[in-house]
Amino acid sequence: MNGPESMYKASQRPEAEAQRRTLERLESVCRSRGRRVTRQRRAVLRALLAQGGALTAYELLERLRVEDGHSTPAGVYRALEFWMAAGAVHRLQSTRSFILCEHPEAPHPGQLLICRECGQVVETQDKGVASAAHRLGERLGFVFDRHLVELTGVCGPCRARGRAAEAECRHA
Amino acid sequence: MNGPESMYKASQRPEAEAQRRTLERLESVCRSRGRRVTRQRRAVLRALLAQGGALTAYELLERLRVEDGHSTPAGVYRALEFWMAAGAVHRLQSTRSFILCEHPEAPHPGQLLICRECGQVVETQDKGVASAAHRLGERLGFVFDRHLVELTGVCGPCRARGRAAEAECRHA
DNA sequence: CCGCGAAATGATACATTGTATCAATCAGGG
DNA sequence: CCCTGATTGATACAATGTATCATTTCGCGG
Repeated sequence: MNGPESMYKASQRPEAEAQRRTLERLESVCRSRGRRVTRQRRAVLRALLAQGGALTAYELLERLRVEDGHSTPAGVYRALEFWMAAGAVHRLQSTRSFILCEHPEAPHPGQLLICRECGQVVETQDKGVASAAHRLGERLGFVFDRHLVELTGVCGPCRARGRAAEAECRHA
Repeated sequence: MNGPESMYKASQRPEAEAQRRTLERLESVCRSRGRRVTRQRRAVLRALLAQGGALTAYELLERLRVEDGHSTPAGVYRALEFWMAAGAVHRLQSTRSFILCEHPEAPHPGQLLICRECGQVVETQDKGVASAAHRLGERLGFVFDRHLVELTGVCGPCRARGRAAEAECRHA
């Protein structure tokens, strides 16, 4: 979780670099399929990247309107749908929001782990869950083409914080 | 899947009996927690039971209005929320709809298998999926209290129908 | 370079889904 | 009976998502 970037202490430099590369990668995937990368679509991607987490369509809309006053819901949804089709964005059904895909090259059925405290979302491609789902389908005669797996709870750091606060309480 | 009831050939008799028992069971669970079983709540439960599958809140509303002209969205959602809290109804995020729980006594994290052809929804309590999810959480430090697992695809009968239609096509 | 056709956008209106609020009513215990 | 909390009614509204159609842009073949 903490590598060489810890020396930068929340500075934006290396993240910015990584973000630029992420953008490049997503855009090239898109172009290679003969689809256009437009200003609007890039704006949606950048907003999600900048957020570093999930945003609802209308939160996204607000941010786009800072730069482009005549963004519309339809436009935002079109861009989101576009990137979802490309596998670059996922929709979180639990929170009606959207988030950048962290594994855009791997089209496996994935899982989204959501911390209700800090809002963090971790995307995984767990073989165990995927294959258990597949086996379950086989047993019951189903063939799935869409896996919606969203696990909501509390992440490690937030649990630790919670326990600390609790202890605090007892001492007071 | 097919037991003694096949001799009735889609007659309503035994289902009606089973439904009555299901209602009783759900209502008693509810009463045992000191909550009231009211006309409105019972109506919602009965509509879902009669449907034998998923309904959106507004589809439900239409049906309730047949009997009670002044049902409102708020009322429907209140009843749904009530039964969801009791574990008797699940929300399908994939389709924004609601369905009776088939295992109201088992509070395990469950899965919903959805056939996109016929709309059938099968609810399971698969240990394999649940424990894979749990292990995944452990590996990443998460403790989950909400499992949203909806697997969408095509069920066995519908696949068979699909293949038959395809063959038909080739012969034409 | 031009112009064609597909892709994408703009603009508007609308559809669907879900909530907030607050007064009125109901159900059961003391 | 009256008190209290649960429930409903009624209304308005908030949040989320789509349909439509005219217009613009883009990439490409000529």
